[in-house]
Amino acid sequence: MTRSRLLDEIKQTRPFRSKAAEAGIALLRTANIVHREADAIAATEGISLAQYNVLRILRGARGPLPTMEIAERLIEQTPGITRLVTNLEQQGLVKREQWAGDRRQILCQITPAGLKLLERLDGAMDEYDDRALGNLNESELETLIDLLDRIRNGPPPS
Amino acid sequence: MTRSRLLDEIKQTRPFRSKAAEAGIALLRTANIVHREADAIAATEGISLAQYNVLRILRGARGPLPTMEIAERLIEQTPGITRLVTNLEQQGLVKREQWAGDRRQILCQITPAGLKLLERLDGAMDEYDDRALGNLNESELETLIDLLDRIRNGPPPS
DNA sequence: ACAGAATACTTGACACGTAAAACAATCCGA
DNA sequence: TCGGATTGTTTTACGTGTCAAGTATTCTGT
Repeated sequence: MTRSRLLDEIKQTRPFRSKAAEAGIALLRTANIVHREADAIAATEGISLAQYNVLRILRGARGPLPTMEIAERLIEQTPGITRLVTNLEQQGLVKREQWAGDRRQILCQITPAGLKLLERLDGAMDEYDDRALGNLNESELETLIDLLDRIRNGPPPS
Repeated sequence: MTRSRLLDEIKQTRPFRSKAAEAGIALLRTANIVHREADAIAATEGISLAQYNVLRILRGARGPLPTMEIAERLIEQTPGITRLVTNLEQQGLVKREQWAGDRRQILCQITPAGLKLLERLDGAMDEYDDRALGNLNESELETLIDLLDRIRNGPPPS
């Protein structure tokens, strides 16, 4: 039984209480690093990773989305989104407007400037993904995706 | 080729540009959820997950640690740790003191109250890990740990 | 039709993460 | 040994995430 690399990283001598505990820490720790690095990529264009994600949602939607919809797709609480979109609007990357249908909703839409910024970022982000996960081959990536899916959603539907 | 579950979650129709891109998003998204849920557990004892992690580091160290050491083990910048420890000190969970050896350093140590709080939290946290990762069996957990290790550190040393 | 519940969003307050700049203590080379 | 780098920590400022509370709009049941 070789010693866990994670234990070395955090300089602990006690073993983990369970494989699940170790996996949980490994998950949060790994995501932490990837998040930070991806954030640095987004920063080269003056936005945060959170803002980048909002822009990608809006681009993918191919049309205006109410604030709540963005929140759901990002798994985030609405208050945060409001401010995120406000910032993006001030940078001219997103446009907000009331809609006649349901006047409680505010529709958000990516602007041409926002689309352009995304295009400038796409290459670097793709490259980063390939580099960050470059130690895993295609089949390992599929395994990883499957395991993560099951953590979020439980076992696949039969 | 069955459709990615992740695409459904974020309601996107376009496929991911690569497996690496999908894995990256799956990783951040999964960690996001786990982080939020673990944070809620810690909140039952009035502390944040970040504070919980600091306390665990200090308990595991079995002795005082300088601030920088905590920062390194948490992969975090020092300014954040300073405030984190300041908060913990105000709650009486951590004690800080100057040390004669190198007077730049400030040694941090968990207090008995901090240890007690950790003990109250241990059970719930273990339980949460088991539940959150309960869809994976032991060998799948090992696979996940290995894949995550390799994302952080590159291929294992031969 | 209308009062009360639900929904969509905003605002305020607070913790956290980060970068930049400040400060004190220590180290190191000439 | 003296002055300039380096190290350990704090302060400041800003974006973000969360909760709780507030406002405006829509829905629902009678």
